[in-house]
Amino acid sequence: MRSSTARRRATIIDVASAAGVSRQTVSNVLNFPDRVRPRTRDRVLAEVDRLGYRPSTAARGLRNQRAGAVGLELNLPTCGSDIGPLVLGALTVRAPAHDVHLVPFGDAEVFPTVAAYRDMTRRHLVDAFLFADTHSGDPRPDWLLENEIPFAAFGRLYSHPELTCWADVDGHRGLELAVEHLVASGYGTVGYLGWPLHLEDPAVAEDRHRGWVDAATSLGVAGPSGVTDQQLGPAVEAADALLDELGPGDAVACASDLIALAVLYAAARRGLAVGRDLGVVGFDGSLVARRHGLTTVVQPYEDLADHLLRTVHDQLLDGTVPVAGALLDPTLAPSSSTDRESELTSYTPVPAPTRR
Amino acid sequence: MRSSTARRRATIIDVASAAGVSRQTVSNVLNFPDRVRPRTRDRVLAEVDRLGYRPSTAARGLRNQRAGAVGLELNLPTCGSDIGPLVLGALTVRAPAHDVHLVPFGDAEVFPTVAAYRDMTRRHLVDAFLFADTHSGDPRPDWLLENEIPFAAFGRLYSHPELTCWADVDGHRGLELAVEHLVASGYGTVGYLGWPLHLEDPAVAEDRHRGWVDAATSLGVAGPSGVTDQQLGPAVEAADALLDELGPGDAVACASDLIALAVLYAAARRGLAVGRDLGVVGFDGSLVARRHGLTTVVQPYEDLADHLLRTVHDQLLDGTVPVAGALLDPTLAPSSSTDRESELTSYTPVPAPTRR
DNA sequence: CTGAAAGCGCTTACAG
DNA sequence: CTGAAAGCGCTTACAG
Repeated sequence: MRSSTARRRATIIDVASAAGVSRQTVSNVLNFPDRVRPRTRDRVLAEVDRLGYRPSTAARGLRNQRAGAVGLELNLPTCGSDIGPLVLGALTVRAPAHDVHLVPFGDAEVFPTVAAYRDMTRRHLVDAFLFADTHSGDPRPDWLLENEIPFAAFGRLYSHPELTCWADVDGHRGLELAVEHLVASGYGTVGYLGWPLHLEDPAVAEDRHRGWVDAATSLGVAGPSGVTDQQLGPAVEAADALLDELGPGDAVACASDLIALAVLYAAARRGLAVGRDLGVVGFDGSLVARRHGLTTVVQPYEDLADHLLRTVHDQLLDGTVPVAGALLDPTLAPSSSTDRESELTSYTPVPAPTRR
Repeated sequence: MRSSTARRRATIIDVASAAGVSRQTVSNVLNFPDRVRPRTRDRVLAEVDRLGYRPSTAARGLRNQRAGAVGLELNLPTCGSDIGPLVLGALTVRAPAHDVHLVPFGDAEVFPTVAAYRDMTRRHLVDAFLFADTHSGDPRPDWLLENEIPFAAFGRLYSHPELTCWADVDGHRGLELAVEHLVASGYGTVGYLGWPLHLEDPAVAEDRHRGWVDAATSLGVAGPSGVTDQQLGPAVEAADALLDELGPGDAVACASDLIALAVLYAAARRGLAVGRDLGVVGFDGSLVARRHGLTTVVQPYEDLADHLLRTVHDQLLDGTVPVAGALLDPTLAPSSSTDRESELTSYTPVPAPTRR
C-alpha cells in the first residue's frame, strides 16, 4: 500500500473528498485561509498533512500564468569565481522562503547573450531573472526592460545607472571593518592593496578604496596603497612592492581574498610571519580565505540573496522596484572563526594572523 | 506593436491558425514530425519560427505528468568544494541537450536529509534527482528507491554497492596520466601524496593510489608515498615529510589539486623550484590549479554531466539503468594550457612546472 | 462561507 | 495524414 501511495501523488480532489468539502474550499484554505471557517480549515489542513498534499507546480503555473521560478544565469565568470558558489548556495537556500525555485542556465560562452533569456521566457519556464557580472555594453538589461521582464543583478548595473534593481556588498563599510580590526589588533600603519579604477567594476574598486582611506585617515594609520588585477602572479608582485613601503608591525587591508593571498605569498617570500610581523585582512569570506585561515570581510550572502529575490518578487507582484540599489553590510570574520585552529598555524609559508 | 507581442506569448493556437492547420497538427510537427506531410510541416515550422513559439513548460508538464526537470542537491560539501562549481556549470550547460532543466535545492545543513526531496516530489517540481557527496548511511538512495524516483549520483554509492546509477572520474587512469606526464617531462622518481583509505570516499582514494602504483611500477619510477586529508595545513606537513624522501629532479603525483598546492608550499619552504627541481601534478582541473599554474588531471565534467543526465533520462523513459557505474576518462592539462604564461612564472614561492 | 463552471496550454488516443 | 474531444490539476470570478 505504501508504494501505491507513493506512485500517484494526492491531488486537491483527494484532499477535498477526504475532508468532506469541495475542492474550491481546499484551494481557499491554502491561498486565502481567512475566507474559511477555522473548524473547516483545520479539518482540511489535517487531511493535507495526512495525505502529504502539495499543489502541483505545473497546474498552478498554468492556471496562474506564472512559473514560480527565477532564472539564474551561470556563466564562466560566475562559475570560475571564488564567490560564485557562495552566492548560488545562498540563493538556493533562500529561494523557498520567497516561494520560488531557481533555474540555472547558461552556455559555455564567456560573454552572455540574450538568446537563452528569450528561450526561457518563451517557454514560460521562469518569471524573472537574476544575474551577475554586469558590464558596460551588457545587452541583458536592455532586452529585459524592453520585454518587461523583472530582473535583479548581483552587482551594480553599470550600463544603466538609473536602474535600482541591484544589490551589492557595501565595500566602503567592509574596508572600514578591516582597518578597525587591524588597528584593534595592535598593528601600526595600514596599507591597502586594491584594484585599478579602470577595471570592469570601477564603483566596487572605488568604494573599497575609499573605505580604507576614510577609516585609516580618521584613525591616523593611513599607509601606502597599490593596485593590481585579480590574477595571482601580478598581485604577488604588487604586494611585494607595497611591502617595500611598510615596516614590521604594519598591516595591509585588501580588496579581495585573492589579493590577500598574494600578500601572504609576498610576505612569505621575505620571511615575514603574517599575524606577527604583518597584519592582513582579505575580502569576500571565500573558500580561499577559509583554507588559508585568513581574516576576511565576509559578504552578506544570505542578505544579498534575500534582497535580490525580494526585488524580483515585488516587480512581479505590482511592478515595484527599490528606490535605490542596495549596499548591504558585510561582517568581519577573524581567522579563528573562519577555520579550525590546526589550519591556522600548522605550516610556515602562509600562517594566519594570530596577534591579538 | 513590439511590446504587445512581447507581453502575450504565442500559443499553439496562434501557430495553428497562422499556418492554417489545427493545433493537433502543430503538436505533431513538434513531437512526431514524421506524422506530418513535409509541406505542411515546413509551413508550420515557419510560423513557429516567425512567432517565436515554444510550448509552455507548465502546460506540457501538466499534460505529460512530467516536470521536465531534475532536482540537484546543493549542500555544504558541494558549494564548499573546489569542483562543485565545475560540476554544476557542466550540468547547467548540458541540461538543455537532454531536454531538462535543473532545479537546485538544499538547506544550509551539512548532512542531507530527505525532507527537501519529499517536498519537491510532492509538488511535482522535478522528475528525478542528482546529488553528490554520498556516504555510508546516506538516507537518500533508500528513500528514492522506496519511492521509485529516478536518481543518479556524482560519485560512488557506498551505501548501495549494487546500484549502478552513478558516475565518477577514472582516478586510476588519471594517475597513470600524471605519472606518464612526469616521466615524459624528464623527472626521475615519482612519489605520491594521496588520501588514507578510511576517508569517506575509500574507492576514490584506492583508485588514484593504484593508478600511481601501477604506472610508476611499470615505468620503474615508483617512489615513496604519503597520505593526508583534504586540509591545507596537515597536507603541507605530509608533503614536507614526503619531500624528505625525494631528491632533486624527482616528482610528486597528487590525489587532488589542493594536495598539489600543499606540495608547492612544502617545496617553497625548502627553496625547491617546482618545475625545475621538483615535478608536481595535481588532480581535478580546479580553480586552484588554474590560479597557481599547476599541471593537473582534469575531470571530464561535461562527460560526467552527460552521463548523469542520460542516466536519469533513461530511468524516466523506461526504467533502464546502466549495467555498471561509469568511470569516465580524465585528461591531463599541462600548466601552460591551464593559464596565462604570466601567472606561471611571475612569482617565486609557488612557480609552475616549466621543465619540458 | 461554500459550491458549480470555466479555462490556463498542452498532448494523446480516437475517428475520419 | 488531419481534426474534434477529453483531461492533466489547479484557481478565480461568480452564484448561492
